[in-house]
Amino acid sequence: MSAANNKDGKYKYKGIPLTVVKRLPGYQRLLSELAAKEVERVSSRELAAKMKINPSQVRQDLSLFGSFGQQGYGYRVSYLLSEINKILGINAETKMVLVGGGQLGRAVANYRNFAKRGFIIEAIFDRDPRVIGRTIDNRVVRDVQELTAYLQAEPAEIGIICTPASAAQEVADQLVAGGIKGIWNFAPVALKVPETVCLEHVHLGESLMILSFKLKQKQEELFNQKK
Amino acid sequence: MSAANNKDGKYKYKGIPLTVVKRLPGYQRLLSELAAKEVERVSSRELAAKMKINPSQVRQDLSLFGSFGQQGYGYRVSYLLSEINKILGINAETKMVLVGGGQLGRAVANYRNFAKRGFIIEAIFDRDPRVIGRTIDNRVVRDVQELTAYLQAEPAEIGIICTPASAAQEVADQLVAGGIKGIWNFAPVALKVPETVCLEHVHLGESLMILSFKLKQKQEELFNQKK
DNA sequence: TTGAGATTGTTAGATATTTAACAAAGTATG
DNA sequence: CATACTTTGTTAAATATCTAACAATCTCAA
Ligand SMILES: NC(=O)c1ccc[n+]([C@@H]2O[C@H](COP(=O)([O-])OP(=O)(O)OC[C@H]3O[C@@H](n4cnc5c(N)ncnc54)[C@H](O)[C@@H]3O)[C@@H](O)[C@H]2O)c1
Ligand SMILES: NC(=O)c1ccc[n+]([C@@H]2O[C@H](COP(=O)([O-])OP(=O)(O)OC[C@H]3O[C@@H](n4cnc5c(N)ncnc54)[C@H](O)[C@@H]3O)[C@@H](O)[C@H]2O)c1
Repeated sequence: MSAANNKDGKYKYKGIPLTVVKRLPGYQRLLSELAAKEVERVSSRELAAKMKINPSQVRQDLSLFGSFGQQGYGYRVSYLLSEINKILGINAETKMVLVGGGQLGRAVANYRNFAKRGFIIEAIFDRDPRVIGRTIDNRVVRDVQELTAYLQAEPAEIGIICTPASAAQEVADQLVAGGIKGIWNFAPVALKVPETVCLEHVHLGESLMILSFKLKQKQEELFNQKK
Repeated sequence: MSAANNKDGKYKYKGIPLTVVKRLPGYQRLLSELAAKEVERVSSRELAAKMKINPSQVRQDLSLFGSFGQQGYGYRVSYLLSEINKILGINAETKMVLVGGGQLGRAVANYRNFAKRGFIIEAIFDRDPRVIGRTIDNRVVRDVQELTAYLQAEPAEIGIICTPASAAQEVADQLVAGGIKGIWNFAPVALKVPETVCLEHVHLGESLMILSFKLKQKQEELFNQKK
């Protein structure tokens, strides 16, 4: 365990560069796939090839958290996977609540793979009387007015925001008041939360625009080649 | 227009670092919000504050594409927005097809904000006979067996994959065979496509794991402070 | 049991990205 | 219309990230 710490916490989470953090789930998925295929060992070279990065980077990323491999052998898949799961906080039964039982909220609530990894949606809230009382995957949708009180009685770690952007900040405030520790936000708006609360945005619209940009650039590239 | 070009195209799209590309939609959204509020002018300092980045970075990002501001004044919101829209390929009527009319596919198909920006889902495909023939937001779901033939008759630029991971590669191949130029993939799997096709992955599960990691780190941080 | 071959963890060097600094050129105000 | 102020675009310096290199050390086949 080495990890050079930096004075400003800007891009770092406790000495881990955000660029590294973003690769961790990729390693997790690859290792899960290998484990499912009952592959026993894997080298940094193989992992790197699948991630389309450099083998050095794999070794350096992992070395920030510890020494999980063996010279001349590589990494034992099951061991490395369990270590990465620990690092990511997977399989630790993380309780969540979801706010906004619309199109996207329902898709997220019905998705089984999150629960499979220990991320459980305990309750769902909405504002619309037509939605409140309906059942989504065995959970009755509650009135968002009860949100803060519910959380005080039944604490959860993560709040998922699937409301329109206009309501997102208000919902975030209620989640924070209820003692939530992290917010997973699908609304296209920058939220303000206290420093103690972690934020993760899902930018679907932005992702589509990035694809659009790449397309335009590629077109131009091909056009220029023809000349 | 300056743009220092680099020999390897690895992280670059025609000389534009991917880190910059990822910030462009953020600028777009901020400028849209300002335009909606009828704000006339904005400085790099103001934009930077909202994006939580450095003003120098804003100016440098924009300068890769041209000179859009005025000394002593800043940027005219409407002009900069229209330039960024051009850069991103927004409002150019981009045709798309969606494959997989399940939970997530329906949410995406029903979402109006994409069409509002010129990204139109022309057709929807599925494999399940119970889904085929149903209507999603005025579009009848077609049989995925017709996908490639449909595209040859009705070309589209972007294919959206909302099928399970196990079917995603097969669907991608069909989209490519139909002449699609870019793929927006929601399935948690790395797709293989020809070099001429652009790829953009949406990693919902990975995003949740990143939040989980941040939470764990923050907990440890707070714990260490108490000591 | 030995020795050739493999692969890690780590340090140092190469690249890329971000930030600072500032001349140039405009604005705005009296 | 002069002048103090603002803010851009750009160049250069500071940081951060990625890649190469290699000693240390384990594997595995003979
Ligand atoms: N559907 C998509 O594909 C998509 C894509 C990109 C972004 N998003 C974003 O995700 C969010 C949800 O999108 P959607 O398509 O599910 O919208 P939706 O309209 O289907 O659902 C929103 C739900 O939030 C509820 N709601 C509104 N105000 C609330 C409040 N104050 N408290 C609790 N519930 C409230 C509504 O009653 C509704 O049920 C939006 O912010 C949207 O911009 C969605
Ligand atoms: N729902 C979520 O919140 C969520 C979150 C993260 C990732 N994802 C991913 O998004 C994808 C879709 O998720 P979902 O929840 O909508 O699943 P879903 O099961 O509700 O929908 C999948 C749809 O794809 C169709 N399909 C299957 N094979 C097909 C094929 N070969 N051609 C055309 N259609 C086919 C199915 O009939 C079904 O209608 C999955 O890969 C999932 O892992 C979803």
